[in-house]
Amino acid sequence: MAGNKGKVTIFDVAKAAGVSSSAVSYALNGKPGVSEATRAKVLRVASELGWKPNGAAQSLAESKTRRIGLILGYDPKLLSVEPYMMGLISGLGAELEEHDYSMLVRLSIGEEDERAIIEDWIATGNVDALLLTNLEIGDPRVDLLKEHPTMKALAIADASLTGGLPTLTSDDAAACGMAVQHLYELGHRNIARVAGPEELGHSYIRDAAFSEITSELGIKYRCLHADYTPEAGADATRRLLSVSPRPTAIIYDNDVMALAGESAANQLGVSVPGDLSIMSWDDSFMCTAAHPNITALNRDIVEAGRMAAALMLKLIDGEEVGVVEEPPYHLRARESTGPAPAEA
Amino acid sequence: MAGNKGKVTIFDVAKAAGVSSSAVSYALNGKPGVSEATRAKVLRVASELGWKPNGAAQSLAESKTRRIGLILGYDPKLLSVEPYMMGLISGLGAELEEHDYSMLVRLSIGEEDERAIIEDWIATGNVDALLLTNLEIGDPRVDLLKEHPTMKALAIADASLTGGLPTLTSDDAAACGMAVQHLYELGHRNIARVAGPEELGHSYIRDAAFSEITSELGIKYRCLHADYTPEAGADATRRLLSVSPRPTAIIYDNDVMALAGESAANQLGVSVPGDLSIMSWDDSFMCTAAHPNITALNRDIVEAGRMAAALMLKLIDGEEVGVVEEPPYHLRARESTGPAPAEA
DNA sequence: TTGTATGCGTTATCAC
DNA sequence: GTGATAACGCATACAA
Repeated sequence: MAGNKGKVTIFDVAKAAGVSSSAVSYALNGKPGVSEATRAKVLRVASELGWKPNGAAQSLAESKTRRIGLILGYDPKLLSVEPYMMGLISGLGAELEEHDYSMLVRLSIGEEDERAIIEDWIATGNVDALLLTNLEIGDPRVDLLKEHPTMKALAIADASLTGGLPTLTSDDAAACGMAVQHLYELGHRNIARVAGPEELGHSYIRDAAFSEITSELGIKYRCLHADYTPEAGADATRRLLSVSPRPTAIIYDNDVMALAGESAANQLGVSVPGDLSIMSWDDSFMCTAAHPNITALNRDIVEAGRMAAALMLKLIDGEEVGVVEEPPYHLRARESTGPAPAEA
Repeated sequence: MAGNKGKVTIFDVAKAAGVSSSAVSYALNGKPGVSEATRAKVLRVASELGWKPNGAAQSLAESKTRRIGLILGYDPKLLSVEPYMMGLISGLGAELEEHDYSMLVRLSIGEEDERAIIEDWIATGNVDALLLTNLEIGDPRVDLLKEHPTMKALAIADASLTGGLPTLTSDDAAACGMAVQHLYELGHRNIARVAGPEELGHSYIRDAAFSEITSELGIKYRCLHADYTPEAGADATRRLLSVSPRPTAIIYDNDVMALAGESAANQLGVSVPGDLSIMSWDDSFMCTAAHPNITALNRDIVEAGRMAAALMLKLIDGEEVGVVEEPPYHLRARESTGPAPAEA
């Protein structure tokens, strides 16, 4: 309410309400030192004038921005291809909205860039906390943040990668076990996997888990590393299917590659699940939109985002946060996995 | 370089460099009023101390946040399903990084919420400009922003919907023409469309264009409105295929519904493109990852994001921005469209 | 070229 | 319960 051009300040509200500026501040922030009558009046006047505290001034006075930082790895193609990040943002945002917080988002082109952004936030104080995703092994960002404990940070990664930083972790090893078990029970003894980039921390964790589980069960296991894109997923699939004896099942590290892999198999005349079983990781909409539907390890990414936001808010409140577990994976068995073919 | 706990300010830098605070400010901001020697020294000392201007203080002094606001419609499911928004973010971010700007992102649950967020930004001054997407017909946000010209805003929408606000528009009507023309040349005379929500502005634009073009060509045309999700896309497809004579081609307003529609057709024993041609809008990775590949109207969403960011920066600089056109659509013909079947 | 002083809009401390 | 006033950290007009 107001065609205000010159911005309205706390003094305007104070004058209009016939009180002092501190009374306005107290009234607005629910602090004692002001009567109920004046509080009500102040709030009414403030709303009439469409006044809210200026963000910059408030941040400066409180040393608090009410923002958390999020860095998106800049590969525009992959970013829009892979639903994970947007799911995370949905969860983060939903939780943050309830606490009057916002996300400050920046893009990083490479690892160097990402380090620069973190340093920028440390120096400028433009965020109260930040989220670290897609950790690599021995990730320099971890060291950087440990050198600057002033900057609250939460890592989403396996706890073995985060060097003691507050961490939201998922039990990927357990998920690997569920996947292999599912295929083993269907009679598969020659399994392949199309993994994410080798340098990523969670690729590494899964690599280790798969190797161990398959060797325990005496299953043949082969793994190709790709980059999460459909092209790479299709390519890896073709390579896996070109060797003899070819695997009877392929597990993909994300849905995008699984979808592309399924198409690639189709094009080669390899029928799913008759000749080849397919499983995927994450279980986004693609798994159910595909034909045949793709069996997947389902994870609640939005909920993980909510948890991550809640943990960062705890950090900002000065509470201790150690290692917290995401909701567990669930195996969703669908059409793309079936009994292993008689003989390859 | 510094295990600094108490934050370092411009005065610390000034003292360490043996100059005054204003010299530091001038030096850092590349302004005249300081010798090259002192400038160099100041910069060196600042870098040694890891100092950058505090963001809140800078914003307060300059009345400039170096942030643009982005509101994500909060349907976590749809948000992570639909690659459009992330593509836009990629483009926005890429351009903003080059100008030392960031995105402030919030989630809105409904239209009321989104209005509240805009009002919040107007009152708090937490962003220098904001982006309006997914406009509806007679969208109240447009009026709100016209009442508050202080808040720079850019709308991504058909110019007919933005009431004179600065606008980045795309020629969806032309795209509709290309789509129909492509199918017409393949012999299709009974076309259906699975559109986005009826209340969305660009659904409306496309509705009108399709109706006009098909009636001009004397083609049978039917349209069902869905909500962009795979479930709705599959459902609409089944309904369209259940009437006789059934359409020989379906155009989908986004890739997600097209992918789900293709699967639904498969499950019904309707072969693509033998019995049914399928086309999609946007042309994300799903179109090439699907089998058969999906013919699509390709648009460069990332580039649109870059353009949007550049336009907002112009607005912030006080320049006028009218209606600007996105890069044009291109038809990518693929496997999912073929000659119309002889008789339905 | 350099240093000093004031404003930016809040919050919070302190007298009243 | 209320009203001046000092931070908060920077930019900048102004004086030296």
